[in-house]
Amino acid sequence: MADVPLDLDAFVCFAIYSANGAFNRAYKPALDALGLTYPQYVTMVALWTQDDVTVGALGDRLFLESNTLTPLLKRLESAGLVTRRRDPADERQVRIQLTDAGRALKVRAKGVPQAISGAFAGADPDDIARLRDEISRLRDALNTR
Amino acid sequence: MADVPLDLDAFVCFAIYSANGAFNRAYKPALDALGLTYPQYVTMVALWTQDDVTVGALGDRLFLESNTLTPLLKRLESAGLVTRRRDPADERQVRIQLTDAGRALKVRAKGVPQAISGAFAGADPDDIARLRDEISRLRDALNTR
DNA sequence: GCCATTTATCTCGCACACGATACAATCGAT
DNA sequence: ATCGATTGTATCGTGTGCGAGATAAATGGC
Repeated sequence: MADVPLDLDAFVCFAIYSANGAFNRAYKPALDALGLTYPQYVTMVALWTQDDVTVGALGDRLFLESNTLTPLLKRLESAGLVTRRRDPADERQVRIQLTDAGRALKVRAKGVPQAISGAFAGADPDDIARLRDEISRLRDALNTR
Repeated sequence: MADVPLDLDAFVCFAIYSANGAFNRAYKPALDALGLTYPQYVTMVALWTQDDVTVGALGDRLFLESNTLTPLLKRLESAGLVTRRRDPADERQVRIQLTDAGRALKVRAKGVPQAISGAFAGADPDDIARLRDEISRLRDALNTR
């Protein structure tokens, strides 16, 4: 078997790593207009889908730990987009709820995904969906080791 | 046209974002053994491919700016893996060179990519290469807007 | 009911990542 | 030769991400 050339282009992880940075750069202008960072944006998307969730449940959805989410959620709280309240039934848990401003932001955020539509110009939507699902499966395979 | 469900699973960017975190977690044990973080590892891979490069050239390869690379390279210098020297011919530039220890690490790092081989178990290598190339093309499309 | 264990969240320290900015070296037009 | 513009790198501030450890609430065995 021939030696594998040790070049960055050969690494799936580097393709993912560098594509992640590219997505961040591409989304930045649209997110700046909303006053959100990318992790804050995906957190809001998760909350727009399902409101009134615990920090832990949100972390499961976003693949993030509480030590990352807690400060992020405090910033969203400072921005007036969410509230953080201890669950009276189980005071260990903190429940995250959207404020009116947080719900209202969903409308203004509607155009954010189109910020990168240029990169998909001319591509078959089914191909994009397939690519997305393959990456998600790879992620799940890595996470369940 | 039907409303697109605003769910994280629908976003290619989130698939990439969460897969990136999964790769980091999967590589961490192997990289801890080398005393490297993931960005430090890809920097070393780039240097193993081509040594004696400027900070800017390295950044082009890694899609990183000098404000990220400079402190990272200083840490690699502190670890004794690289040297940073002003180019006498153009003192604006800093040339990065591997030390003997930096070159020697390449051998110990040989097994790192296999740290995640389990996630690819049973997959066609050609399919993996195709996936990698599609992600790279997507990155390039996003970066050239 | 009591106490060890578990669970959910938080705090802290370190390392990215990047925008904004600073600075010195170089280049270029005159 | 000079000086304004450009280039290459570094510094600073903000916001992730996560490991390690702290804390408080809930649970379970007895």
